[in-house]
This record gives sequence, structure tokens and C-alpha cells, in this order.
Amino acid sequence: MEVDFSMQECLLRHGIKPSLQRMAILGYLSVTRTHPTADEVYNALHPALPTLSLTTVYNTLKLYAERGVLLLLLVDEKNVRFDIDTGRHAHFQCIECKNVYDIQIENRDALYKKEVDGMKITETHLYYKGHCKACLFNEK
Amino acid sequence: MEVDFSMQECLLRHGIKPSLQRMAILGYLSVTRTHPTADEVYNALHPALPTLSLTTVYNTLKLYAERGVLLLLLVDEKNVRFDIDTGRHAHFQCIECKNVYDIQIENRDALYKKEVDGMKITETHLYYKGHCKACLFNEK
DNA sequence: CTTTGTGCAAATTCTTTGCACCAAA
DNA sequence: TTTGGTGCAAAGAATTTGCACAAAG
Repeated sequence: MEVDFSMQECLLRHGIKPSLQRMAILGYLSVTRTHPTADEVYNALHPALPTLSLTTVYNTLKLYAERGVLLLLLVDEKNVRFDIDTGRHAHFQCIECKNVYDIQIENRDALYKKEVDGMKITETHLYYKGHCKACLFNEK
Repeated sequence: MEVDFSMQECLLRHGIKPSLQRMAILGYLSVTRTHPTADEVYNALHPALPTLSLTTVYNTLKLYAERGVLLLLLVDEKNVRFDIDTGRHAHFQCIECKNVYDIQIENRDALYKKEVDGMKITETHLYYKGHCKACLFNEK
């Protein structure tokens, strides 16, 4: 993999030393838009990076979440998923194929409040569940 | 525990036979507004119902979710939580004390759509994370 | 050298499953 | 007597932890 300086800078900006493994994981998250689980990240990178361990994937994803590089997605009952896109958007998970898709939010400012009832808000999450186009089509 | 006919009716309406355990679990969920985990339900009922098993709690909560008696809450990274209030409202989880609170949603109709981008929506979830009043106060 | 990252194996936690027993229709 | 509910023990899956080695400054 070529060295991507923008990714290195991204990590340094968050106070994270850019190791080979960390760069690979960040690279994968940046390229895929599938909101992968830790296991999916591991399985995707393992062939090209045989020494990579699942532990390192977990360590790295946890570190990224703590430093605000990415967001935890709690949309799947089974696994935590990860989203490198920290911008204001919603998610949709198909209850058949389990895929997660991004969705635009219309009136963001009404949703992304700073506080409610005296509680200080640091994160806002909106997600939908249902049937995606592909699964609806296959049922016909 | 006294027999609560409204709870019996609730279960029958959803095609569920009202057993002692099921009534107790439904009763607990109706009374507590804490969005408990399966383990919390078990621990709360076990003293009064010593024969109750965690398996039955899981079985029952799963059944309730499938039949629409309650909603799964994915707001805590560790456990699934359960909400007997299936009405349109949002949630807030304090990242310090982990408590989950209900929040009113202002313009519901804008949020609770039937479909987006050709995907059929069956569930809508909005939740916030941050610091609750009590935890903010304690820090001072 | 000293610090920090990595990776294996084991442990932990949450949840589900298999199966035998029990209760109700 | 058949069906379905319960509960124990075991299994399974996701994630974390302890520790030794390796890498980087």
C-alpha cells in the first residue's frame, strides 16, 4: 500500500502514531462505505497483511472511537459497527440482508441539539430499520 | 402479585399465552421506566420469583420483541435494552452513569417516514449520548 | 534503553441452544 | 395426550485482557 499523507495527518491530528496496521485499518474504513464490523475489517485486511491480528483491529477501532476518528454504530443487535464518516447523517439497516446504508437528514439543526432537559448532548444517532431495495425486489 | 387483566389482555392481543413468568416480566417492564437489560429484569424479579431463569427472561423478551409488545433499544454498546413504551419517542443515555432516559421528539412526522430512497422503513430510532443532570452536578 | 504497539492465547460477557421435565388444554 | 413453557447446563459469539515479544524513537 502506498503511503497516504492525508491519512497520516488525520491520525497525527488525533494524537495517534501512524503504524502500518493503523494506516491499513483507516485506509480500509475510508475506502469501504459498508460500516463494517471489527471482524469484517480483519477479514478484509488479513489476506494482504497476514500478521494482522483481530486484537489489533479491536484495539485500533477502540482507539479511533475514543479519539473521535470514527463513530460507533449501534444499529445491529449482534455487532458494533464503525463509521469513518463522522458528519451528520442517518443510517438504515435492512433487516433481511443486514446491510447498512447512509441516509441524508433533512433538517439537521432541529435534530442535533446541544442539550435537552438540562442534559448535555455529545452524540446524536438516527437510524431506521426495514427492507432495502434489493431485498424488496428479490421477494417479488 | 395480583392478576392484572390489562396485562393479560395485552399478551392475548399479541397472541401470547400469559404465564406467570411472562406476566411478571411484563409487569416489571410496565412499572420501571429504566429500559432494563435482560439481566436487570432477571435480577429484579428473581428474589420474588426464585424459580425464574435467565433463559426464560431472554426467551420472553425475544418473544415480546417479535410480537411487537416492546422494542429493542440499541443505545448501549454492551447490552441490548428493552422498552415497553412503543410510542414515538427518543432516548438519551448518559455516558457516565449509563442510565437511559426518554425524550420527547418535536416534529415526529418529519422523522417517522414510511420509506426513504425506495427502502421500506419499519422502525425509527433516535437517541442521544452525553451527560445527564445528576452526573453534571456531581462533577462540580 | 525506554516506551509503545502488536499478537497470541485465555478469559469474560452476553446471548442462544439442546434437552428434559412440567403444566395446561 | 399433546402442545407448549420453563429452566438447567452447555455452547456460541463478540469483545477484552494479560503477557511476551517486537518495533520505533
